[in-house]
Amino acid sequence: MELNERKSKILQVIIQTYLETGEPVGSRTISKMSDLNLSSATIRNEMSDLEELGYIVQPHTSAGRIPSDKGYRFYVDNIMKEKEREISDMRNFVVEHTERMEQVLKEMAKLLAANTNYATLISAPQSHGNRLKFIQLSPVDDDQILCTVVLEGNIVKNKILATDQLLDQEEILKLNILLNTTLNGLDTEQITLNLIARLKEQAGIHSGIVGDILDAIAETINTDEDLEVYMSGAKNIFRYPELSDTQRASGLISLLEDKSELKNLLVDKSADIDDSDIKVYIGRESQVEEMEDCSVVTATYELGDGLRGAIGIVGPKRMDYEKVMDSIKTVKKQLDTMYPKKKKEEDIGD
Amino acid sequence: MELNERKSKILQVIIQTYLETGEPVGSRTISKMSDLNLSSATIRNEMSDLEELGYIVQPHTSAGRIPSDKGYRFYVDNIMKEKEREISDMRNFVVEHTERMEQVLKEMAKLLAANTNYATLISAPQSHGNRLKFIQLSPVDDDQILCTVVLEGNIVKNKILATDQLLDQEEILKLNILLNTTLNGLDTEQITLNLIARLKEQAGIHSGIVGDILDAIAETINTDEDLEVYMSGAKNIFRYPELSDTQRASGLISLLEDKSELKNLLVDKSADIDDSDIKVYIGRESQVEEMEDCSVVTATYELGDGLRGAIGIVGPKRMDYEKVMDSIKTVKKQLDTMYPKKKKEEDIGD
DNA sequence: TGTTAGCACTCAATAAACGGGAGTGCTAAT
DNA sequence: ATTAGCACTCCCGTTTATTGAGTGCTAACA
Repeated sequence: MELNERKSKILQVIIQTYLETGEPVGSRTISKMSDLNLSSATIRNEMSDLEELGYIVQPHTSAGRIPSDKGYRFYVDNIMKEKEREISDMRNFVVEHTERMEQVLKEMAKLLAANTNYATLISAPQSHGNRLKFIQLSPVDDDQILCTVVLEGNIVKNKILATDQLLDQEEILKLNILLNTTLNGLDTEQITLNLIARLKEQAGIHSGIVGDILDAIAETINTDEDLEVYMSGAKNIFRYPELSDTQRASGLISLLEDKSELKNLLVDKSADIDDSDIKVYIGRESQVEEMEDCSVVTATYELGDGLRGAIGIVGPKRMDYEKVMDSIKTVKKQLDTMYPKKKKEEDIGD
Repeated sequence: MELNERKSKILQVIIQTYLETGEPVGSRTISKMSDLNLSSATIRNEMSDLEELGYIVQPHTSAGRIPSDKGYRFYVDNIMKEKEREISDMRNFVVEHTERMEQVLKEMAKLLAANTNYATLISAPQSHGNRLKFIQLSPVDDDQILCTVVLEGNIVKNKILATDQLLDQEEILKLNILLNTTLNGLDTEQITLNLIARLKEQAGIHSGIVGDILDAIAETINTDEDLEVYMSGAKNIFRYPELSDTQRASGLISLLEDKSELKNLLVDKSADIDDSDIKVYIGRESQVEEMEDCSVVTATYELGDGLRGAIGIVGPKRMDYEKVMDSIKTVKKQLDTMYPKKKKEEDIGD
């Protein structure tokens, strides 16, 4: 048995009504609501079929029906209509580059949370290319030097290194030149043990500090470790009774707080992506136990220069998928176009 | 009427029992628990007095008594005994400087939350002196330069600036020297309009970029804006029924998430500090509406070089003050001694 | 005078009983 | 194929009863 027009229509009504009310919806409601002009009895028969097919379930006998994961999935894949949707109060962010970036992302997360009434996560952009652009050593103290590493995409990281030997301006300048000429334009894989050995050899008595610097660089490139994730609107889960009993709420809160688990969800990039690049995980599909009563909508944004980040919205299964997907799309677009891409320069020498 | 020995003892028993159980405690319990060898009737009389004095209250007639804010205050100030307390699993953090610092603080927050079972906040250290140590300009692109600002205390900030004019190595070097000779060792107040005008004049055609750089510096120095606060253990509030009804929990969660409100609490440095530098806010004392059923224990830590941050623990009023205060003290000590202070150098020239 | 035993009273919390209502499945009629 | 009708189920909110912890008060006692 397949879903004919009418069954599909009924399923749609059930889901949409349930999205609004959060209550199981019964045959009589549908009979009145829909423009099908069918009696409740007929609807009941159809609903019985829909249940058999696994699209809806009954929380208990003599209750109305609610959509199953499969039902939601069908809805999201086949029934839902997309609209373009403006996010209220989306001011045109004029953004200064870097540094303030995180501020913008936090803002965006707040905005999304406020507009959708679900919890929102945004991960800071990760460099994709990860090629080294340049390195700058500067003396800080008698025994400390500052190592600034800049990656393709203008990711900047600093690290203060302790030195055992005194380094004067001259020597630092030499080191700078040595490092930059050798390493610029390379990515992690290209910095081999071999290369390191050669570098150290050339550095002579300063081979120790070179080792430290390389560590710092490795640390910078492998930003995966400390991928920042900004969260907003956690309290929204209390809006939905089905999530806000102590047990569930507690689990969700700590999940959102911890973030580390959610990175996978956000970062998970299966190659086969549907055109719009927006993914929906319904219930267990997210593979995260605490979220079996939740749905997650994710999207990735691109910040030009190969910088990629992700947005995720977490809500109850009966979240307003249309609204969420449209909203997330709006924000994605906003971020995507925030910085003009410019693929002209490859890299720069020192 | 004053609190004699016996009343004080009874109050202590009431509070301690209540801390453990979270239930109102009755006269009979006290009679049996305490080593006073008094009948419940006598205790009742005393309790009646204590209530009249405002140290305890009755949630309703025919319930036991629970401590009032005044009662807790008395307990914290006069009855509580401090112990030295090891935090389980406090590994000896060996910390690389800066950058990783935030990692350590997050770790610490987690540790405290896990050990106390309350929510924990730690603010990243703020520079106190805020004097400029040095500035480093580096070319990034044809039209972008990286501005690295280092403050006393090795706080490093980067900002990428767009330039309209091409700057070659030579010119950047000159700017570097100009900026460093003029500005190093100064703090915000010392960078006057006058000085800025002079700088711009000397910069000649590059006066525009100098303006940008000064903005970047100002932004860096006024880190107040984006004071980072790390939070852990929010879910702990669900352990305490008195905090975990939907209303309260929701408010608390969003409070903890927002953090901005809590900055005041953490940063608030009233001059008159008691010896140990640990402060306790009971109920309304925190002045934060959402926390009227909570207590907060705060301490400031010093990271050497004038870097100061704060730790805060948020729990129900019936939190285990002894444990919390001792634990927080342990962490404070750990942080205080993490970096050896070295007040030898004042500042360095370029 | 301080302490204690006893007793009546209060009140939250829990459980049991109840009725209403929404919803279903089935059957028979259209 | 659709619909009206009906019996049945089960959740849910309300009411009622019961229990038990705790109090305040009084009178007796050391």
